[in-house]
Amino acid sequence: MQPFSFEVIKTCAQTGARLGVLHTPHGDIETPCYMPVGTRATVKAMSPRDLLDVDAPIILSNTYHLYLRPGHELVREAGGLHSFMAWPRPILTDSGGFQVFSLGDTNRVYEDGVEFRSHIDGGKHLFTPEKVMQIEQALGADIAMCFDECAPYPSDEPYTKAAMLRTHRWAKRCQQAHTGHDQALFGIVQGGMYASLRIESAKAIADMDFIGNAIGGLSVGEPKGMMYDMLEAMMPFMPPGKPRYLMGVGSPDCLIEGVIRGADMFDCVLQTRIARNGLALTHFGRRMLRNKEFARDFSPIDENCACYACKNFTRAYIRHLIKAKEILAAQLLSIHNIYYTLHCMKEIREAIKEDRLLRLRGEWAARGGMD
RNA sequence: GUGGGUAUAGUUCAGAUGGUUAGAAUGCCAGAUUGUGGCUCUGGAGGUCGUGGGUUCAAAUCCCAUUACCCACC
Repeated sequence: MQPFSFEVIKTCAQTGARLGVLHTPHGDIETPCYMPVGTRATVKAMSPRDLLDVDAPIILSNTYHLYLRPGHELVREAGGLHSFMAWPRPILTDSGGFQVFSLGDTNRVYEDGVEFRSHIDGGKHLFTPEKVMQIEQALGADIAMCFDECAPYPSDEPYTKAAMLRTHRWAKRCQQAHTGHDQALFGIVQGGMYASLRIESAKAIADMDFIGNAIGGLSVGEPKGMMYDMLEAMMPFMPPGKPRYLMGVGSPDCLIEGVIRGADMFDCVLQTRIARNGLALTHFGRRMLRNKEFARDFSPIDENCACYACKNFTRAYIRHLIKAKEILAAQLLSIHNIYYTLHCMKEIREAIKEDRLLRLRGEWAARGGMD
């Protein structure tokens, strides 16, 4: 039996949305799905027990960070990421392509790869497609991402095109260097904010026949409308029989807009990052629980939520924890934000099943949940 | 009781020789955050300079008195 397969169970009658299941060695993932981010082999402020409790189907981790610390060979010695971090469900590792460019202050791009300095100790390193494949295979996630170049926003067309073509060549090298069948490799489409490049990139990556295809280089600071335009331009060229992963997205509004345009997988640090700063996502929009208006508010974070934090604690208590800089504030808000986002995805899947995805979007907008 | 010291933002403190609108940190209030350099960044409000006199064109700053607290000695 194939360790990986993707079934499209239903295609939405009104939009480009699809309902599907992605089968992996560590379990099945219903799509569209949201994947919490655990950059350094931990979803910040959440234990695997918390993640199972909110029923996260899959989590992300990061090649760049784990390579620098503790080192991929150490993770291999530990028996791979699943064993090392005690997470039984699927894992996807990002390739580090994004981090090399967003974190490395002195990186240099060559045809062979990228030379960068560690943000931890300043040490010099070289990432090539082959090296990244070696690292990702040592980490042993279910899904590995190709090493790509994410051009910064804004970038001019000539540079964006050069980075895109380099990404295609690197994708080919990743594919050749990637061996074994217990890990799926996904290709990444680039092309910046140029529709013609997006289409060209989608076709090129599709031709390489990866198990799944990702959309990179979006949600990097551009207006949301621009991101949606890019998705609409490229989606007809993204193979319908394979999962489409929109990298780095997103907030609840971007999730439903992405699904409507045909994306199946999403990841985003927003949920856990804003949780650590006292912000909760709710059915009625974002709530800054740090604010004084909640000092004597003894209702739950979100009155319509069934998560552990909402069932047991009040806004007043969580505000107190935030003001006192207690760790539990980040824990409870992370649990809530992840639970809430996973719940949104569940609502989206139900709506696709019942052909009412556009109505769901209208309902979210009406109650303020798209803010 | 005697001698000395301190008193400036909610708090801890900066403010040479007197000179525009008295600063910082922290706290407080509010924003930001989208393939994460975890606990960050940005902005805002907040002070009759212990009190009362005096000198001076001008006093947080110099002089006198007074109050509170701290230290030493009796």
